[in-house]
This record gives sequence, C-alpha cells and structure tokens, in this order.
Amino acid sequence: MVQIPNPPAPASTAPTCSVPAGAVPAQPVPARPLPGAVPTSADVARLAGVSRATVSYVLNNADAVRISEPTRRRVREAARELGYVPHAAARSLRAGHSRMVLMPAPAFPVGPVYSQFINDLQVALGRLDYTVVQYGTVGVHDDEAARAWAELRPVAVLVPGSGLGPRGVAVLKRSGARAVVTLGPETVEGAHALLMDHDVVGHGAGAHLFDRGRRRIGVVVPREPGLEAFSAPRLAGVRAALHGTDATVTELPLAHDEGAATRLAARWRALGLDAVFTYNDEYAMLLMRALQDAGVRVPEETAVVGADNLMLGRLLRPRLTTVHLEVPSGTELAELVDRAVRDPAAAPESHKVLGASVIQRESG
Amino acid sequence: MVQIPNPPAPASTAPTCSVPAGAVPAQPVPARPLPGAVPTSADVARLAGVSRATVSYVLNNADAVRISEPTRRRVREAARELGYVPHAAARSLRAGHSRMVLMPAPAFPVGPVYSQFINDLQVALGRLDYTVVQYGTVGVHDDEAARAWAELRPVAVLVPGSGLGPRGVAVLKRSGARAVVTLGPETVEGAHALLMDHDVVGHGAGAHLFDRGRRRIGVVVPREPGLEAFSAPRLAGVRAALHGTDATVTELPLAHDEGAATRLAARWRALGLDAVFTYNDEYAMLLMRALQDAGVRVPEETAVVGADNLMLGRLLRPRLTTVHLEVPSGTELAELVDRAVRDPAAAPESHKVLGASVIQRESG
DNA sequence: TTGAAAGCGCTACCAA
DNA sequence: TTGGTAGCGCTTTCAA
Repeated sequence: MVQIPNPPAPASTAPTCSVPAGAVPAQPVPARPLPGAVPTSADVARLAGVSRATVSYVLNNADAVRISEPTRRRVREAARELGYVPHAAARSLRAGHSRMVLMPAPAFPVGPVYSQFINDLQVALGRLDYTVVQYGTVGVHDDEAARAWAELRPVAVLVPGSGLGPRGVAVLKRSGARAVVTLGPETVEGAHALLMDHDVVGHGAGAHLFDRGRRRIGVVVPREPGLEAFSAPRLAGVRAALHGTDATVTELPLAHDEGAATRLAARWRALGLDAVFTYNDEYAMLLMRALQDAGVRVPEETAVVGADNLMLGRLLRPRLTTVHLEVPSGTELAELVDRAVRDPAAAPESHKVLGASVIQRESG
Repeated sequence: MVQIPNPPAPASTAPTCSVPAGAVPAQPVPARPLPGAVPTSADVARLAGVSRATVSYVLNNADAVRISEPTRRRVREAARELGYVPHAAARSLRAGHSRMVLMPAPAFPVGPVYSQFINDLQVALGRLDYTVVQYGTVGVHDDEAARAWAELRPVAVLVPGSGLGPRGVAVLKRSGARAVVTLGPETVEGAHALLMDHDVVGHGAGAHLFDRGRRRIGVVVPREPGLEAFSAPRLAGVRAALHGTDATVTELPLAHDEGAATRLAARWRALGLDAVFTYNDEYAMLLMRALQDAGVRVPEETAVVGADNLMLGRLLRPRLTTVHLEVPSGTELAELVDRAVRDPAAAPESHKVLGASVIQRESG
C-alpha cells in the first residue's frame, strides 16, 4: 500500500477491464459489462435501465429519496445478477471518511488473554458499525509505521505497546484519524491512553511475596525480544512494591527453553533466593520444573509466583500461585473509541485500566 | 466499511475540511491549507509552486519523467512541511488495483505455531511489496464475509479454515481478487489450496500407538467451538490409521477445564482404553494431570500422545510424546500468492502441505 | 420519482 | 522539464 512500484505484470492472458480494441465494434453501450470485468454501479444502472444515482439510493436504502418498488426490485435484481459489490475505497474517498479502525497486528505470539481482548473489541466495535483491521507492520518502526497506517485514512487507530511516539500521533491526526488510542505503559502526547502499565502485576506479586515473609526475591525476565514492553514494567513493579523494605530484588534473565532453565536452576542455591516471580505462568512452569529436577523444594525453599492465570498453572504440582490480570473489556474500549471519534476535539482521556489480583494456590 | 449509515456527528467544533463560508473572503487560493484540514497533493503542489502532476512524479520517484533536482527538493520540502501522507484509497482507485492481501483475523486464540506462520507470511509478502491486512470478521459468515472482504478490493485473499465456499470464491474473483487461496482441509472450487488436512496428525498418532501395541485408543475432541475444523480431521486421521485393524477408536469430548478432565478421568478405567490421543499438548496436559490424580499410570496403563510439540510437553512428567506439525513456510505461501497474482488465469494449484512426525518421549 | 453532474485524491497520458 | 486534464467508482445536490 505504501508504494506501488511494481504493478502486477500486464497479464496478457488474464481477464482485464479494458475493452479489446475493435472486439465489440457495434456496441458503444453494451447492456452488460464484459465478462471478467469488475462490475460497477454504472453496470448495474445500465442493466436495470436506471441512472447510477438511483442505484446508489436503492442499494444504500436512502430514506431521503423515495424510489418506486418496481425500480428497487429491478436494481437489486441487476446487482445480484452481476455480482456487484460496492467499492469501499471509492465510497470512502467520496464520503471523506471511513469507519475503519486500524490496529497493528502483534508481531509476537499472544496469549489467550490478549486474543480474547482483541476479539471482544472487534465484536464491540462491529456493533458500533466500525470495521477493525489489523495491519501487518513487520520490521517497520515508529514514524514509518505511522505513515503507512495513515495512508489508509483510518478513522481511529489503536496501538498496543509503546511503538508510537508523539510524532507518529501527529502524523495520524494530520491524516484525519479522529482518535488515536494507545494501549501501553505510558501516555503519548496527543493520544488517548488506556494505561496498561504492567507494573501492577509485578507490584501484586512483590507485595504478596513480601507479606508471606519472603525477602530475597528473584524476578525472571524473558530474553525473548518483543517482551520487554511487558517484562520491564513487571520487574519495576516488584521493585516498587519492595522499595524501602529490607527485601532484595534479583533480576534473572531467562530464555524460553529447557536448557536455560536447567542452568539457572543449577546455580539456584548459590543465588540464595527464597522466592521468584517468573514474569508469567509459562516461565513459571519452565523454571519450576527445572527447580524441582534440581531438588529445590517449592514452595518450602523457594516460593514461585507466575502471572496471567493460565489454565496450566492449576495443573502444575504444586498448584501455581499467579497474578490474575484484569484487562478492560472490549466494550469499554470500543465506547472510548466511539466517543473520541464523535468528538475529536475533546481532551485526550487517560485511564489506568489494568488491575491485578493475586490468586494464591500452593507454590507461594 | 460495509455501510456507512451513521456518519460521524457533524462535529461542529472539530477541525473540518470545508472552508467556513466567507471566513477567508479575499484568498481564493490560499498558499497553504487550513490548519486541521488533511493536506492533499494539491496542497503540496501549491506550496511548492508546481503542478499536482509534478508532485506525483517526485513523490513516487517516477523514473519515466525527469524532474530537476531543485524542483524535487522544493516538492519534498513542501510535503514534509505539510505532513503530507498519500491517500491509499485514492491511489488504488486510480490505479485500478491494490497490493493488499487480505486475511480474516482468526476468531479464536491461536498457538505459537500459527502466530509464527502468520508472521513469516507477513514478512515474506512484505518483501514482495504486498501489504497484509487481517480483517476482523466476527459473527459474519460465508458469503456475507466474502462480500465484506470484496469491498476492499484486495489483490489476494488468504482464508484459513473452511469458512469459504465456491460462491464466496466467485464473489471475490468477480470483485477483482487475482488470487484466492484457502488454507484448509479441502479444496474449494476456483481457489488455490494449501491443503492443510490435519488428518495427518491423527494418522501419525494412531499409527504410532498401534505400532507400540496399543489397541483401544481414545481420542479427545475439544468441546470448544471453532476447533472442529482441526479436531474433526485429527480424529478422522486416527480412524484412518487404524482402519482394517483390530484396534478401536473411542471419541472423548472434553472441555478445556479441570472439572471436565477430572470427570473423564474418573470413568477412565470403565472406558477400558490403553491409549489416548489428546488433540493437542494442552489437552494432553489437562488430561494427563487428571489421570495421574485418579491413579491411572501413564504410560503403563494408558499411553498419552499430544500434538503441536509445545514447550510444555517437554516439561511434563512423564515427558509428553507428541506429533510435531510441519507447517509450510511463509515464504512458500508468499511465492504461491505472488505467482497466482501475476497469472490469475492459471489453473488453481493444490498442494498438500502438512507434514506430521511423531516425537517420542515418555508418555507413549 | 429519477437523472445529470460535480468532485473526493490521485496518477498517467499528452502537449507545451 | 513541467502542466493540463481525464477519469478511477461512488454519493449527493440540484433540476427536471
């Protein structure tokens, strides 16, 4: 979409919209379009024997204009027969706006929580008659990405994470986006924000462990790229919860593979920790397995707390204590978007929407 | 996108593109657009003191036309200053085609395998200068969905699963889609197919268990909606592998929650099975935990085989035997798409692309 | 009740 | 080397 430097090959054999010269010499206004050509509203009009205006009225159920029932039928019939589908680009070009809400597609595997959230959001926005489109932006960053999105002239843009700066927001707004909403750890100048600072997760875990008497607390930080946006705040949250106490926080980088976990577990006793917050339940499972294989007793020697409240945590033995994430409902976000679209001049709202509650089980 | 029955409120206070009547009486051709209006190439042209044609040439690096360096600079400068971003809809309307590849956004949580696949695909298609867009189609089915997609006039459509019929394909092609590719269990008339029949997964599991001497084989079938597309073929594959032998296949519906697993495990001995294929590794974990809690020894009494080769399978005890899925590379699919787009008249290709190999560990 | 026509933003042909 | 201009498909005002 960004550029069209390489138009598709001329496609000599392919069906094309242009009339082969001289092929239809005596039919200046054929009743129906050439087979293979994409039918337009003009084609429908011709077939129905009415004007394009009438076609538009009928197909859009325009109530401002009264069209006779027989005409309506003829138009609908013609549209059906031709397989006519309106051209969204032409329509929104003419209208001067679209109902497209654009989100960048996540570049990393997302868990069930996020998937569910996206889904709810799509449903809720769909109910408000918006269309949600996830735009595949891979390896494109910041302003460049914002420009690419802006080319589509979405009415609203939702950006998870922290990939968008004030300049990007400005680009989008200049291009007609009536609402830019970030879902991330911090507010961005000019954009609405659903503050999803994951520090609450770490904070919950840290406070819980402290309350349970733990003082030397490790925090697993995934080595996987793309996860810093979540892992850094979670770590910071633990730090914040323990600030001013006698507890210590030890950062534990860990790749999501068995070998790494085994190596970490091997030097566990040397680390002298009595608790660990593992970023999420998957890393918890990984580490807990390694710890148990290394003979470290959970929770006696080391308490383990995960996050995200995945099903698998309940299946582990000991059952995994976890931090449950309270994500805003898709409906709420959809309403925020709709409000913002209707009144783009309003001051950006900023809501802290992430809740966290500890679900205590057996591991800590 | 489908319809625009409720245009955004008139937005009296909001910035708008229209010039307030009489507000700028003596300036018929203002040098720069009103603040708040979305800049167009005409604005850039005015500011740079050139024609719109020249702007287009410069910004698209048209090599057919030679523009002097000073002019180029002036144009680029003006574009930058105005924050000009081209209007993709207008461009593709004019061009008569886009480079948009459309995929429906999956309606259910997808695992890391699929995520990775989508990602690779986006990267690969991006390299070929296509733009991938995931379209949120929730609760919209079959032909209706196809129509909604067709409105965007994508150059290609990739449809995972089996939600698209021959009529839908026809709608898309009539609307100018030069390639329709299905990724699912069966071919669809008129569309290219990457046959991803998950029966190979079940087949691999069934054959493996049979070879290991198991004869009374249970197959877990998730109750979750949206998964039938995968679970039915996997079950069928097991059946096929055991067809004509003395082995029996027992279908075991199972919801993805602990209670259901416990209930299933409680009547396990009554079922008289000596093996179970659990649809995937997650259900394997769920069931294996319940079996162990019920005192059923794995693999002695019952062998357990999962699928998808998730990390968690290696962490279970006993380590989970699983069926590894060999998914086609995103690059391959991207090339198929590109080929199809370049030659839409070519006969639809149909490739069986799913491979399955059993990774034997301890559970079966 | 229906039609003619303007124009959304852009590119590409042809002329200067 | 640059500009004028037609027209992509659609909606909507104004006239008939």
